[in-house]
Amino acid sequence: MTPEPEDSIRAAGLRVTTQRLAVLEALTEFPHADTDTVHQRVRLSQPDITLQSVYVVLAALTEAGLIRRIEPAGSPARYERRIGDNHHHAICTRCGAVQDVDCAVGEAPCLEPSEAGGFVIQTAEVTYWGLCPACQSSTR
Amino acid sequence: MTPEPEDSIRAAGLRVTTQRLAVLEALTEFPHADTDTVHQRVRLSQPDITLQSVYVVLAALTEAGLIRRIEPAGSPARYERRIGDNHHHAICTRCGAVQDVDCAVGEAPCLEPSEAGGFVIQTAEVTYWGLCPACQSSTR
DNA sequence: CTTTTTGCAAATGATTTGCATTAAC
DNA sequence: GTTAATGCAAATCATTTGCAAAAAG
Repeated sequence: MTPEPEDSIRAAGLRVTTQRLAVLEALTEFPHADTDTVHQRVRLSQPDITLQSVYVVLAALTEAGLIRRIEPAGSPARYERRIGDNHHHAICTRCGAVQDVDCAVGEAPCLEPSEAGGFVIQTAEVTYWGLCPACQSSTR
Repeated sequence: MTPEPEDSIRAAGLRVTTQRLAVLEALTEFPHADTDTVHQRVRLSQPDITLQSVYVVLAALTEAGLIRRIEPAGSPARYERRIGDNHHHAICTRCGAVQDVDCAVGEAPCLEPSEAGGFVIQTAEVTYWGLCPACQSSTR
């Protein structure tokens, strides 16, 4: 169960603002939304908010660990509220759609690279590239 | 054994130019170099080449499948000549250094996501985030 | 000679930053 | 009242594009 946005913001030591609440709400409604999408959604309740403010809010929430930033190669960053669990993403090479994918191999073995050339590994990220259902059926 | 740059360029159906040769050479010397690094290296032999030309050459070589583009979240794209084999990358969260990592789990199970919500998967990419040896020992 | 590449400058797109104003605590 | 967050405009950074000039085949 996702905790109340307001509580999680406060718990992260941040002030609760209407903008931050609205952004979290937008991400609940549109998981994997990019900044523009969040902006459009937030404008429904706050018509005057600027795109830059959305950027700043998203950065603050990401910094605080309340949301996760996904950076698909070659397209704008996206954000999601589902964090902490080990899940990965399938990204459509044609339309950029993002789909959550639970780690295929049981207890997340991908997350334990025996040894990586002296690196101390903190996290691992798996991205699957392919075609989403919609793009499979479209001709071009 | 890596084939001669000139041959592989020709084999890809591209014209062989001194710029392309120099870029491939730079990537041999600096695997995982970003565009700026390639530019600087190439300038040793071709002082007047512009950064934009390096961009265009890198794009052409990537398109032709001669090199691979890596896009670490939050930092400029990098390129490598090692392609075709299934290897992944460890990226230093502090300095951005990239290290090749062979798939930890034998025959690359990460590359076969049973089912990904209707997606037809073409490729998979694993990125490990952590600290490189140098950054581990540095204080801040 | 024909077609592809390069060189250059200008354009684009995403994102960040500085600073005065405003809202949260 | 203090301190942190927002709004706004301008700046930055990576990358792409259009077009004339040069090089490859």
